[in-house]
Amino acid sequence: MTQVQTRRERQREATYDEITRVSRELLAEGAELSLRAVAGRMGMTPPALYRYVSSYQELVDLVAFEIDKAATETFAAAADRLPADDHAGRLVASVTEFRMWALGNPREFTLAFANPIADVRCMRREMLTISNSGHLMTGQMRALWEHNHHPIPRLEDLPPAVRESVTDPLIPAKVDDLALEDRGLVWLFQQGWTTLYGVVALEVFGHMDPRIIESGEMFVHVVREFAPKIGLAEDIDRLEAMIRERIARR
Amino acid sequence: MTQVQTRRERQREATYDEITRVSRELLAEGAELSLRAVAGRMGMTPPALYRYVSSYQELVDLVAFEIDKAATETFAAAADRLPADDHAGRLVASVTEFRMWALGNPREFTLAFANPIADVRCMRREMLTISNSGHLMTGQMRALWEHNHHPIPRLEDLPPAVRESVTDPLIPAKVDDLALEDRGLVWLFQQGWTTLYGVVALEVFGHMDPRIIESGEMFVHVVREFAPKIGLAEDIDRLEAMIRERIARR
DNA sequence: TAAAGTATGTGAACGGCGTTCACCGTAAAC
DNA sequence: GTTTACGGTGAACGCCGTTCACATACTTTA
Repeated sequence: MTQVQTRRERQREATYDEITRVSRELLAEGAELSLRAVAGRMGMTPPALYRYVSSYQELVDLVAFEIDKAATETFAAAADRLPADDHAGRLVASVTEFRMWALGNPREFTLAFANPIADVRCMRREMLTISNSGHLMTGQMRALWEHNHHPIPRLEDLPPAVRESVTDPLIPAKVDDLALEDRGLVWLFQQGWTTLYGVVALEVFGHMDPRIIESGEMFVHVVREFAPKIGLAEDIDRLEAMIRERIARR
Repeated sequence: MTQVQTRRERQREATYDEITRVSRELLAEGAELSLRAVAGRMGMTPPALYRYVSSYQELVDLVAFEIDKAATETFAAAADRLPADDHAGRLVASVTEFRMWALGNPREFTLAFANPIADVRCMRREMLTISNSGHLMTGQMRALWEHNHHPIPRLEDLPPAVRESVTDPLIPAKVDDLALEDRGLVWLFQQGWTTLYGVVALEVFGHMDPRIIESGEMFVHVVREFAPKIGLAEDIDRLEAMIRERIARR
């Protein structure tokens, strides 16, 4: 079943890999992401790239997806430095790593997480649905809940739109095998993602006092505020220490 | 004291006004903001614009500032539809208007509120410091506090970086005449702005379940969660009704 | 094995972009 | 009334995304 790939298909996939690799190189070097620059570095002429992407926007989407994927690996690695049963620590480690990554790679963050989705009907939506970072964090929040069974909102108490959203999710979440009555957890995740996103985006864009960005106090505050909602009230001081240690490492 | 302006200075300011006016026209029409387009619509050649802005980025900054200013007027107008002594209502009205404006004008929102500030040493920082929307909302939060005197964090309890930030603010806040021991209010404002920004940015960029965006449930949730911190626990149901009424008007 | 077909790349071109520079009239300043 | 500085032009440069006709090399099929 492995070698159904023809030679051409393999070559094509290799080219796609090179496209995303080169694109990320350019971004990392502080250069602009452009079709011409990517083609040039690949030893191609610009029109050749159109055999792989149908427009510049599609290149951006492709790269954004790969950035999310690659970044998620570092988020996961941060968690894996902790014991497998320290679910709270693992979640906090990933979330903190997300913040540090975003601050250290603002262009990549903007591309993958602050790119307006023009039309709801484009492939972006589908890609979002299988977002890697989303899967990682929902998974970690779920693992934590299955361990400590903190209270979650009941489905009946949720507003109709929210209930629909959690029973039939479109946004990244690996919850197909999560019992329907436990879907309140997804609402909790969405809340957490919203606050996390707020502080990180504000920091990345610099629309916040530089001294607060530098110290990470708003990030710490946001995590502390959210912790009780997922049953981490007791553990919070240890978790804060973890966060501060990571921030100090810059 | 009024007519110290020479003829040339008046002409120059009129040109600046036309630049921002035309720029906002272009944005409103869904066109791209570009030096050439602005110049063209003004009946100028592109190089002429360089007598007024030294680069494209500076044009963007200029327009971003004007957008903030114009949008703030609509936020203020929403508040002014309520009695002068309904400080809670006025704040919520402005905040809700901000959310609706952002969703209705995503390009303008992105320009003014999601534009990365490259160098800390450019004029962007100063412009941010006098941000109109920031002034409006800090003013409203302060008026509310002076009326209900909800608890605020004590200066001694704040982390050092936060204490510095609130005693010597760089980010938009009209607090020069706010007693030093009451500056904990500024930290509260920063918290509120962070959560507000998170939900709105996430909605504007579409990185959230469309049904939740449409219904505004996450926005309502965020406001409800924040309300108790500024002494609005009792008033919250009325405020939520206000929000929902505004959302329903689309 | 030869022909047909398809996937992949090229070169030239178009229009648009930000930006620079030499140049020029005209309005203000002395 | 001369000088000076301001505001504007036209041409050009080097980027950009995108298109199209064309060539080449690989696969598939007869």
